[in-house]
Amino acid sequence: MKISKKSQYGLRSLVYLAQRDKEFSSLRMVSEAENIPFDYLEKIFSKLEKGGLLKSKKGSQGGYTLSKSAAKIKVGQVLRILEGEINLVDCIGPKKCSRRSNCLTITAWDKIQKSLQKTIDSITLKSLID
Amino acid sequence: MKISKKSQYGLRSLVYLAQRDKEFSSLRMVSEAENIPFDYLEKIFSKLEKGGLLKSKKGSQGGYTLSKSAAKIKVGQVLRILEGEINLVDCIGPKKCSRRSNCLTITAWDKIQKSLQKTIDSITLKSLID
DNA sequence: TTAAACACCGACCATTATGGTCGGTATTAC
DNA sequence: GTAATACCGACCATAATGGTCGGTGTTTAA
Repeated sequence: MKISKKSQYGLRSLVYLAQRDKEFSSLRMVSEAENIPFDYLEKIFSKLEKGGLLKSKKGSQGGYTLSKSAAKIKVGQVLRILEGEINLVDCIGPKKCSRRSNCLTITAWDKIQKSLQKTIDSITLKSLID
Repeated sequence: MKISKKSQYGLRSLVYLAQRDKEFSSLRMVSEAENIPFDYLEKIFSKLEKGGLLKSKKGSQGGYTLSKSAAKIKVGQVLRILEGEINLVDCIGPKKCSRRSNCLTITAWDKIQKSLQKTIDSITLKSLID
């Protein structure tokens, strides 16, 4: 029931980039500005890029920038990319649970899960920098 | 971003007890009925008792039962007892964060946290067994 | 009064996830 | 050609999780 440092670092970085609009920032810059371990940030950005939120430019003067407007990026996407598909509980989602049919707790987890999804998808990067 | 097995086991057990109203069920019974490792369940019940949700009776024919009506027990309480105070992110809550003043992500975590709290406190044990 | 059924407790342990580091390669601008 | 960068896989220490074990004290019922 925690949000990992990975996600915290990730969101912080994205906010940083959102504030710099479409200009490219190097890992080094973000890492120093946001005080995030360089090597770790690299892994995070790699995920975010594969997830479609970042665009990169290689070589000297290269770096990263948002792949789309901050208004179109939702915290939910960030979390899903970094944490993986969010299933608060195994019985929800792909993994079936044998007791599922007569398990009364699923109702609860399901409500919580749905509410959480709704919340995280209601927050855009843009709303954070305003 | 997961709900621990501890909490899942905990809630399942509480629902089980809620269905048996005020009668005492032994660890053995709950453990077998709900298919939860006996020794582990013991630790969970111990926490729930200290947390004020369970009442116990020692000795033969002893066991556990809810300490108050199922309508008064909320999923939020269960989670807080088993997971500890829920702070999605360290910067919220007691631990101060040096960059807090100029960190734009706190807004997001705070919203998510508040929404989560609200949701889990809106679900009672009773609502689950109906 | 004894034995069984139970709650209660602290210590231990294996596995996994997390957060982080390292060494090296490929690419680009100057 | 050199410096600055992205990119990648392997490695690793620490902590959290889920679970087990051995033993103690209490109560009931035979």
